[in-house]
Amino acid sequence: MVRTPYCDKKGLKKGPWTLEEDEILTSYINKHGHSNWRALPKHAGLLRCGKSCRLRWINYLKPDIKRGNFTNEEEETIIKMHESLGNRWSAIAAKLPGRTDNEIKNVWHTHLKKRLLNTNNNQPNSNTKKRVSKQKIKRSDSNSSTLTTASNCTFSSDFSSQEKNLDNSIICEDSLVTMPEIDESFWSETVIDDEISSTMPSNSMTVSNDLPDQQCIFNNSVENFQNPFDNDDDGMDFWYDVFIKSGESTELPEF
DNA sequence: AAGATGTTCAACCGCCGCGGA
DNA sequence: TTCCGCGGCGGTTGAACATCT
Repeated sequence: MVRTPYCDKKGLKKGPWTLEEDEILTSYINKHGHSNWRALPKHAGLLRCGKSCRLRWINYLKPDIKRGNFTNEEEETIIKMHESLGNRWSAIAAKLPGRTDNEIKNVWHTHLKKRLLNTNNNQPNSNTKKRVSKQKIKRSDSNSSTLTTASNCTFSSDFSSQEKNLDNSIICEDSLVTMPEIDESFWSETVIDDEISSTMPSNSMTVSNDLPDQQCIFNNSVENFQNPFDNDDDGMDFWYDVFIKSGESTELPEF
């Protein structure tokens, strides 16, 4: 028996898939299934190898794929399963319906691994300046507690757990502080303006580079705080001041 | 304004186990 | 028993984009 090579790379396209290719692949699989990946691209009229088609389908086009941010529960599951299984991404993915091994692997490497490292060290990485990525915001679903518009803030500790609302924790002045569940409307970034502030939700805060020194709007009133934008490393001090100002020392206010 | 740097994630690569010939 | 293609898996890469300097 002589079989042709699985993936004859001559003339086959590589790189990102186009919308048209996606439609061709989806349409073909919906009609005929995917019993033979090697033969599929030929029959469907795609200039891709079967492996590439399979990957595209499994990781992106399958109808039951869940897109968007991982929930707390999903991330906790990943962490727990990784503890027992190691890098067996497909086994972990089997426990998370709608999530692919590739996606889980990516989340692990970009968020969870760093988070665990910092947790294990039990101290913030003072060299890490975590930025709030607009790219991330653009790609993500509207999970309620992601930082959405405080993009000018720079924090002196790793903020990834808060950013993903993993355990609602941040590190304030070397203390782990638990954040309450907050609504997206909490975060806003506008020039202070009486008209705007009067329409803000009562539990919201406004900070901006354009604010007068050491002021922000908190619960609809102007409060004096350290301006977080004077100095990168003072960012967390600012938030800590806000929390203290709310009347609690390390416990955060209910927003 | 522009180059440098960091982050994210889709896609590729190479290896492995299984099963058919 | 051996060979080899296929499907599946984990590791890695690189383009795109955001942010910093």
